[in-house]
Amino acid sequence: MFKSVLIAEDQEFVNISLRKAFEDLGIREPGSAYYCDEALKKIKIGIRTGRPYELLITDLSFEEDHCVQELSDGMELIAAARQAQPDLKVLVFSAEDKPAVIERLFAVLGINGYVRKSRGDSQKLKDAIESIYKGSRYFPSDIRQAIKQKNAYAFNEFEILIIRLLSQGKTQKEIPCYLQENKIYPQSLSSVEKHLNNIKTVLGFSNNEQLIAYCKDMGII
Amino acid sequence: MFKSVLIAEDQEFVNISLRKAFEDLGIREPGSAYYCDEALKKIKIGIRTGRPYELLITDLSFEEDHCVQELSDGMELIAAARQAQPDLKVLVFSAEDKPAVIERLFAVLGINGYVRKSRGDSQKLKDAIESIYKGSRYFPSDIRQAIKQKNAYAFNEFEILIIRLLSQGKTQKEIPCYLQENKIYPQSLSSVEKHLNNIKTVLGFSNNEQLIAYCKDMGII
DNA sequence: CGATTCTTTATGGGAAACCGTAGAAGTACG
DNA sequence: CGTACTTCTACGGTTTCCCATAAAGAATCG
Repeated sequence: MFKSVLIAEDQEFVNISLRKAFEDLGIREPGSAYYCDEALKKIKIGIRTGRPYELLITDLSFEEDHCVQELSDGMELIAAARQAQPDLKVLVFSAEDKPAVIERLFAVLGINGYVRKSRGDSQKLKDAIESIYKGSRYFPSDIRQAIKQKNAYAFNEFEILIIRLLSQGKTQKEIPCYLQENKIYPQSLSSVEKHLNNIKTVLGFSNNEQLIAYCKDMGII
Repeated sequence: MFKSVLIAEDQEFVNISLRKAFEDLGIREPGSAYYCDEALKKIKIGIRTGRPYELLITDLSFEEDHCVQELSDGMELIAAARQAQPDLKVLVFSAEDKPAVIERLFAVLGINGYVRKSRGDSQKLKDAIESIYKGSRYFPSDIRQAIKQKNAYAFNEFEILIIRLLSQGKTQKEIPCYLQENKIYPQSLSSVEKHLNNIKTVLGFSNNEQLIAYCKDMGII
């Protein structure tokens, strides 16, 4: 079993009971951090002192407070941690349920496991740790299914960009200028229109407002 | 101090450590539920057997699973609980940070306290319970401030309705028909336009897409 | 290389949204 | 009752968006 794990979690109740759960699993004195920066620092110290952590278990959202932080959320922490220590295993423990967000964690950040905070999460966490220790990923089938069902349309980068620009207040007409300035292809208004129209047709939406609402719910933007 | 409290929380880690925290406060055997329906049932039993709960501490979001439930989230639970037992004190313990949602909890549901799951939540929870026991509300000033700062514009019911209709795919032009059918005033397209325009001017938004994104982030829709 | 297919771009007509104006209806108050 | 004020409604001109069509350019494949 893992010998040294690090917990990054700002909810005090959860942080404490996670620590206790690990001690019950025979992992003594798991590292614990309430801030992302704090967690990264501990990881770097672990590397430097020749006692690197084997597993990072982290939440995604961390509350902002008076202490200004470099890393503002779990995704940034994971990216920074992996850069510092590429072989570090990462298990995300979060209440997040947006399909697109969870999918990105596996696809882009290459996490080793995801457990949703919910009923029976303590058993799932144990299973996940075991799976990861054995070298396999832990991607619960119910979440995988939810992603498939809900994420009917596979948005590409370009589409996500124009949707994000719209949601930031750019008008459709202004978008071609932005694309030209940033040398992003395609650039024409026609293409922007066509992509938006295609998405709306496939998903059965009748206006941009509905599309924005959908993307917000799914965590796409 | 309270003699009987009920915990409604589906995250196992949190549920267990909440129970432990109450026992440390001298409240023996706090009730505990992992489903909203289960919580309501326990409240009703408490009334019937002459041993009603004094305090309900509940999360807002509950995971859906194979067990089909009548009540799907904490807000519905609170409403139902208050209907069954109007004098029940309610403390919400959630990770929710959308200003509009928290505000509604106090304004519409009349909850007695709100503690956000975050750093130092265990101390805040103790403070909240004490405040509520003494008969005053627990509405942390930092949250109150965040609501004031972020919620620059006070949306009225009519405005929220038309924003919601837009986000559900109704075109601006179709909305007057809907308003007429449901006998909601004002009904004219002009009024719909005028309200939307006013909101966007005040908030400095340039299109409906940006407005929808904002309302989603704030929890207004 | 040519043929096919897909994507990007250009264009224009029609629909919807935007915006200002003006009149009608409702409300508050002396 | 009249005046001032606000809100709602109706209308028209302008802009933006929507959508179909067609041409130009890139990718694939025999």
